[in-house]
Amino acid sequence: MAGAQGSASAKVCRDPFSSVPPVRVGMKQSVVRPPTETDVARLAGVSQSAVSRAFTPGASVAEQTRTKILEAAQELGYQPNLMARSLATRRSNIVALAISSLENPFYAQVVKELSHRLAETNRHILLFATSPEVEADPALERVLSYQVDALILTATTAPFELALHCQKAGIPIVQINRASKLPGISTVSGENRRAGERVAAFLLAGGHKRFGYIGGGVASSIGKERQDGFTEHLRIKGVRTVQVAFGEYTFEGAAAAARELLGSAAPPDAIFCASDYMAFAVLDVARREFGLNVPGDVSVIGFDDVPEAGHSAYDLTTYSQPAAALVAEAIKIIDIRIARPQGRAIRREVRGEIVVRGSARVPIG
Amino acid sequence: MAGAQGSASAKVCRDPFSSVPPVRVGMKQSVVRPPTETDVARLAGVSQSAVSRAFTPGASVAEQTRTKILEAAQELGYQPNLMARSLATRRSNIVALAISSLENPFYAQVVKELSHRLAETNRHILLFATSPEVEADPALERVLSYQVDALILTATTAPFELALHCQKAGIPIVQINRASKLPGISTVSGENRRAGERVAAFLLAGGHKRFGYIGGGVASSIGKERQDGFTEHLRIKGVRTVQVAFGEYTFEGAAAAARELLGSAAPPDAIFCASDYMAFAVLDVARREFGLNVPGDVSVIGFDDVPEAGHSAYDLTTYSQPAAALVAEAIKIIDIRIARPQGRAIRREVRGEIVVRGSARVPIG
DNA sequence: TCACATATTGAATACGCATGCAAAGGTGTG
DNA sequence: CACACCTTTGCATGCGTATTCAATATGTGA
Repeated sequence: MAGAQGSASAKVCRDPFSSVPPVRVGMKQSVVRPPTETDVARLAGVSQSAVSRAFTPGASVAEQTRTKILEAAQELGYQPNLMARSLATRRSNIVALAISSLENPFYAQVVKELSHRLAETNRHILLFATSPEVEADPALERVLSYQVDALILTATTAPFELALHCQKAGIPIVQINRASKLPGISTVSGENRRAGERVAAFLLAGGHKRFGYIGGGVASSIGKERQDGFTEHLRIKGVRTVQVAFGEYTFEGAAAAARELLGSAAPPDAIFCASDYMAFAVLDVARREFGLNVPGDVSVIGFDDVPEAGHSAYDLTTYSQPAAALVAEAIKIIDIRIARPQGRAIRREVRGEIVVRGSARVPIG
Repeated sequence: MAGAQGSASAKVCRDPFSSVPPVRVGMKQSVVRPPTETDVARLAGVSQSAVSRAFTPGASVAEQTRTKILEAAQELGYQPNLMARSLATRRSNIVALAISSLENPFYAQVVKELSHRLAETNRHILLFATSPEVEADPALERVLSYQVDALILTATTAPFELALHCQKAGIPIVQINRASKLPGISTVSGENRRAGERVAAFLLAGGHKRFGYIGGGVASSIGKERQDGFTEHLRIKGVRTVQVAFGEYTFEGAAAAARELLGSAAPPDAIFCASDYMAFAVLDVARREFGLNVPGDVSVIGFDDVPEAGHSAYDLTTYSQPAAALVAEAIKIIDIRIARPQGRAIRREVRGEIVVRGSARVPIG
């Protein structure tokens, strides 16, 4: 609807001084094809291959001819055609990035970080914003067509078919923040199990009695680890039951989950959420819909430590999962796997810690 | 080298029960090159050109041979090599997207929307997450190398050089939410001036007396329009002064700007922010650092209407700027310009409206 | 049945770059 | 001075697909 409204009423903004006709009209300046290595070669008086070598680090060119070539290239405004280069070298310097929850600030951070880190080695990102509902995005299947050097998935998992194809083609796959049972798929994540344990300990020390957990999807393997760490530590300490609900990693889903938990007969006085983004929804529901005081009536702890968690509107106590470190590991893994495509999958965990803010009662003493 | 190293120093990860040798050793399952049209042609008993035509919509192929070819392709798992295709057709089906403030949920929305809309026509996004400080990102200059079909900029502006190159090469540029004086650059934005006017009217009707405006950058043309609409409407209604500060469209910047305004001798009782994201910072500062009641002591109005504005932690009154509509217009423009590369720049405005929530006093009656 | 328009097909080539190979030039050693 | 050796260069070819052109097959009407 918004789209229809927008396009229907869009008005073209004309120059107010319309009596003066724009000079450019009629010049037509037809579209010019960009210069090629052959053009540069002609100008520099060398062969095309020489030009290619001048732009290939480590190739054999005399310093003198190289500068001559670079000058000619400069003069023509030459830029290597990466499509042609990719075709010849079978490497595109493009990394495909599939992501499902861009609205979650944590993943926005990941994307940003990835873009910067990859740019340092002259690589770029082909972005696939998949829908969380759709497991196997048809667009993703086309990844192979682009001859990407690697595939990074965040907040999604690679469908079996894709994983198989990539393995055959020697394209490394790394999943950030999603586990995988498939062979050949590397993963990077925060310390999920340990996070669950430490949050449980923190909340116990804070004197909480009834515990809730709001996870992502029932099938979320990563979330499962957090949940297991959380509930098992509690059980060891004598807590029998943990109320569990799932928010599908969405804001609305988490809000519904919060309503379920907080509206129950014996509502929890401590809730651990599988992501900060969901924790925000829980805070909203607890305060506005249930009129609860946080952390007086209920403590809420998140996971990720996104920048917003530090904003005073939320002031969320959380377990950190540093995006920069995750990304750094992911890129390291990619480079290893590119060097040895037939190697085996690599799994890494990045350390985090409890970041104490104001949304959970603090252990006394 | 990698291979040599691999065989020399690669250690086989042994099972602790090492009496059983790992099955996979020696199988080496070497990386296989993906099938090409020639492979498909051979299997189907036709020529390579026939295969190409089978995959080219509108090409001349007998229905019978086409199905034969498609079956062969299916069997081999053939996927067209888009690099090669791009080289031959000079079209990549790739759109470059440069964006500077991915942490701002509004732009995250734009990216997501763009990705979905472009995927509908089989196009993909090459992402450049530029730094807001750097006007001319060196990575961006390399856009031309990728033979992208178009360039979309959001929250950034194209440096002069790039704009020139793109114009010569016939690559359309569209800026979302940034004006441009450069010829040949199309733009899409919300109704900035009108938004400023209507917000001013709304606040006046709410009985506010002292007005503040927190803009993005001093040089932000788009922000300037909002500011002008705001201040001019106020002046017409007899308000002489508007306190102005700039937050550079960042959270921290906006927080500093809020401190400046709220800490002044006669602090405003109404603040209009050039983006929701900055408004969130203002709310934080007003409530926590100044202990102010919103909207009792001070009203805050944002711009964009991002999803978070509706969350009760903020409950922000704002002027909407529908991301979906902006994106739809941007793509329309791109398609027009791709069809006629030597045409002139197109400027569009997408309608918005005041979204009344709880962060500003409402006009009575 | 024949001339002719149409539909299909394959051979050949172009797209822009990388690279193996051999030729040419230069250096140093014996 | 002959030789081996290294550096620099150009030629030729390949990467996988699109497309032109000519050739063939098919169908139409008279």
